[in-house]
Parts: sequence; structure tokens; C-alpha cells
Amino acid sequence: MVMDVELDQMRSIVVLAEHLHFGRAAATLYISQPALTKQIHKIEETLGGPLFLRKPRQLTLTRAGEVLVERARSLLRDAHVAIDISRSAVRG
Amino acid sequence: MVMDVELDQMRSIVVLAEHLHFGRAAATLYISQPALTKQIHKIEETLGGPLFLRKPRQLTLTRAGEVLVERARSLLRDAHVAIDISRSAVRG
DNA sequence: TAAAAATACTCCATAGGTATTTTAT
DNA sequence: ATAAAATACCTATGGAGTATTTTTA
Repeated sequence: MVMDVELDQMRSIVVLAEHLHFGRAAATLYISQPALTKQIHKIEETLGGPLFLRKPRQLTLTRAGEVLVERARSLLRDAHVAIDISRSAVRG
Repeated sequence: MVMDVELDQMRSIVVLAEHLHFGRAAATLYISQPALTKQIHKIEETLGGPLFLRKPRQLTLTRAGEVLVERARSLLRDAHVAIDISRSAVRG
């Protein structure tokens, strides 16, 4: 493992940004709330600061979070295209 | 884990495509040759076919391999940019 | 017969789960 | 008092390593 943030982690960030709620985002990702909490903490640690601001009843994105989410969405789209094209190529 | 091919795996494919030699590519990645062999096998399994053609003294890319390598290079560049920008954003 | 990839096996790090606690409204 | 995230603790899966075998030019 050398890559700082993996695609799966980017997916978690994007889903959490959509829900702004750990429990519901975790359910969407088919993992538990603590698992998602730990994933996000780990990413924030590797980046050196928070992507989300937690208040007991209000979760929001930081500016850095917004920046990463936007790029992550684009990367995930590109990754899916690359994989789909490769799948076609291994057959055709 | 939901994403079919992760960035680290793409990196392995790119490095192997550059060396066309499992042993030297593995050394570049700071892993063992068997570890790299297994990584590549796993990716080929998820894609449904080979990315490399193995002959005892000649390793080559399949057409599908060429396609994926080209896209993977681009994705890895974009990912690094995204991460660098996010790193800046969490500070600034 | 030699160079290189594949296999066999063992081990351990970590990602995930459940249960519980903390926090601020 | 409650909703929601964080923490504690445990387990198991899979990724990596070393040693060995297979393959075919």
C-alpha cells in the first residue's frame, strides 16, 4: 500500500458528503457506523486535517472536504470507465 | 471493498508494464515476486481475462493490458493531483 | 539447464463487527 | 433526554513473506 487515498476511501467520502450522516452513509456502503468513522478518521489523518466538521446534530464538509469530494467524484467516474473498457477489451 | 480495481493495483500494472519482468517490477514496488504475481492474477480474475502474456523469457502486454495501462497512468496522475490539492486545502 | 513465473505454506496487520460511552443540544 | 459520533475490544480475512516447484526456450 503506497497510494495515500484509495478509490474505496474516496467512495466513502463521497457517500458521506451526500448523506452528511455517518449512520445512513454507512448503511449505504453496507458497513457499520464505527467502521465508516474509522475509515474517515484514517483518511483525515493521512491528509493532515479534517474533511468534515462534526457537531452532535449537524455534520458539514470543510472547504478541504468540498475540494476532495469534487475531485473524487470525477476520479470515480473515470475509474469506472477505465474498468468497463478494460472488461470489454479482455473479451473482445 | 467494492471498487473492482484499486489505485495500488493500477500502479502495479503500470510498473509491471514498464519492466515486463515480475522480479524487477516487484523490486521497484518493494514487494516480493510472488506477491506481485498474486496481485496481477487477482486483477486479471476480476477483469475476466489476461492483461499480460507470459512466456518463460518474454512477458508482453495483451491488447486489454495496453488499454488499461494507458488509462491507469492517467488516473494515477489525476489521483495524485487530487490528493496534493486536498493536502494543501486541509492546511490553507 | 537456466531464467522466470507459479504454487504451497505460514504469519500477521488491519478492516470490520458488536457493545458501549461520550457529547452537546 | 436524545441523536449521533467516538471508543473499546475482539475476530477473521487476505496480503505479504520465504521456500520450492514448474515450465519451455
